Amino acid sequence: MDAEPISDALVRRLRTTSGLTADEEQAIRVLPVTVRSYGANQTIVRDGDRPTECCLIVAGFCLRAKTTSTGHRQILSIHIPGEIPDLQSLHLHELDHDLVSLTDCTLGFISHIALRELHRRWPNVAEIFWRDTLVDAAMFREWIVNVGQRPAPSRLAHIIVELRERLRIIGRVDPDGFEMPLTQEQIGEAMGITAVHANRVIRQLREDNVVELHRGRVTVLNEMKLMELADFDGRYLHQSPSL
DNA sequence: TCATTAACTGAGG
DNA sequence: CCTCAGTTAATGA
Repeated sequence: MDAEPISDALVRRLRTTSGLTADEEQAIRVLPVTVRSYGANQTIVRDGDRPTECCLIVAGFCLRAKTTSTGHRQILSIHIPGEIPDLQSLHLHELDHDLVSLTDCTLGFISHIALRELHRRWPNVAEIFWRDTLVDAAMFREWIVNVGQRPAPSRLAHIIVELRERLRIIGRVDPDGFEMPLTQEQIGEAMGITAVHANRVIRQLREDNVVELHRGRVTVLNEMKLMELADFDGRYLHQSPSL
């Protein structure tokens, strides 16, 4: 636990994507955080809730999703350590989707009051968080294009590459692969297809020696093919601070 | 519980 | 006629 201080991944990410001064970094590190643990598949914040705190992922993976009246769930995004998936609740008071744990999770809750105070004292940090939510919106646009316009194998390839590029920032990609702890049912919900068809698509990528998905881990077999299939242009992630 | 696969079906190009 | 994808169902890890 103390090997992984609470705000490490967050600070690392903000430093890489936006740039932080030492003072700003310290201001983030001393935020009062309440740490809670969750099992897999637990709803952290539900559609319609009015949260009074934001949720920082310290360890584990989460997802955001909406469910139709007929019970079909669309996964909207996948979230990794160092991200604050419900930062929007600071300004949009009623949550319009669910935040669910994907794996066992350690989550740090930061009160809206403390965040507002942080923003008042450190205007540049407020701008960085604003930028962060704009990137979040850019990711949603890309997600819409993915689900709406790409063939299923490309959809999966794109999700895989995006997740990898985000995990890279927090140092969670190693030479033999990276974590992607989704069941095939969940992969289907992310791509807008059934689990059976998700299985077909996964098998096709394996048979074509593009990627291997096994027990929540991704192994890239052919980087060229993967990138071509994914139709990936990472500019939308805005991972370098603009000049 | 999750993953795998076959067989069948229909839409649509 | 071919590709994609949903449904159903059986089976394996």
